[in-house]
Amino acid sequence: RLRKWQRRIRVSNATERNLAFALSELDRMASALGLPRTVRETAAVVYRKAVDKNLIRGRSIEGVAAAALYAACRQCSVPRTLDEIGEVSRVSRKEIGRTYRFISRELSLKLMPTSPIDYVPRFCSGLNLKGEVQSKGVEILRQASEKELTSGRGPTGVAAAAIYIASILCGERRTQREVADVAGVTEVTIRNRYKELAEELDIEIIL
Amino acid sequence: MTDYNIKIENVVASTKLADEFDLTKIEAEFEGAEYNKQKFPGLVYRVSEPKAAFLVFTSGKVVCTGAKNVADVHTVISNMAKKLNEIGIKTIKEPEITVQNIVASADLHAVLNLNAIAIGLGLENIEYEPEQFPGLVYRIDKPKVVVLIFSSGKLVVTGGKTPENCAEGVEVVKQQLDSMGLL
DNA sequence: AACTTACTTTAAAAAGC
DNA sequence: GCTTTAAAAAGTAAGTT
Repeated sequence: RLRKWQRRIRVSNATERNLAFALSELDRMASALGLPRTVRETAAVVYRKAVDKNLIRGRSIEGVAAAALYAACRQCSVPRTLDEIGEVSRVSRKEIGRTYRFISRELSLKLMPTSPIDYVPRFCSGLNLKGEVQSKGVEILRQASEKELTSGRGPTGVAAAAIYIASILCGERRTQREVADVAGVTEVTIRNRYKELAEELDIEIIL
Repeated sequence: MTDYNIKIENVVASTKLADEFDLTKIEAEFEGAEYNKQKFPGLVYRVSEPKAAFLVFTSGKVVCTGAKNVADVHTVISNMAKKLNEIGIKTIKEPEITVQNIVASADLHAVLNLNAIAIGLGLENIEYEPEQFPGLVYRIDKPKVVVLIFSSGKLVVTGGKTPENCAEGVEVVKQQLDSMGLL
């Protein structure tokens, strides 16, 4: 009885210690990525649900925390790529992706793939492009999804290409290199995507 | 008619050719054989006509992969047994060969909207993460197979034990997409 | 910009860490 | 879980020329 009581305290201490560590990890990563408080709170909720469902077994706290943050960003429509989450985590992007799929399924998060549109605000501000370019980029992406030009393509690559085109149409041209850098894709990818978008959406690009 | 161009791309099978093998001896006698016990417990040996790759273990068990059809699996394993005999290694007469997995490709001949399919099949039954991989992963229970669906309409079916399993898997996907008007 | 090579995902067996 | 094998799908990446 006393032994059982002490064991509970011990377990409780360990549980609280782990939760505290996980929450500090979420805070640390969220800060490093400059994420708003609402995203951190959403990530904390996802993490707690994972703990309540014993999904941590056999997985590292850091891995589940990183996956929870990745999921939270998507839920809040301010997505970060697995590479970006991976840069502020000690866990590999492969492990984060695998853990994300696991908790996503177990917690029935039912998240649709990230829309390229959700990357437009962040990428545009990173390129110092104003609202007009953003709107044009979003418009291009809307037409792109209607014409099946986004299926199976990386969301960041498609978003980058749309922004590249929009910047030219609005007379605020950014180079493929500049857009590629903020979007985290290669110039080759932007080239492939923008040519496809321009052709299928009948947009004339005058360089 | 319903030409899905189903093509078997790879067959994986396992069998037991002896009670034990001296992998070091086989490595010395077989040209191109690779055996690094610290790296992997099995000896790797590649053959051609028909093309295939073997993983040979000290237990006498063998894994054959890379064959393009089930008949080739029997042919290459038979050839392997003969080569072992030539080197003075006795092998089991009629080894029981088990096909463990078949990978096949197919084509629905239609451009697909993977986002719509993800919703149609139910987010809880599929995995579609274009950030990591362009294909949508659909796990089927009836024939227990996994189908990778691409926007081009091409498919990859894997996990089946027979060519029939693969064809059934393609049929299931085709009918489901049809019933949802996504094809 | 073209080519080549290579890595992402799926399944399955083998023996051992 | 990992290690090793083979093969396809399509996208993305990296190194050469």
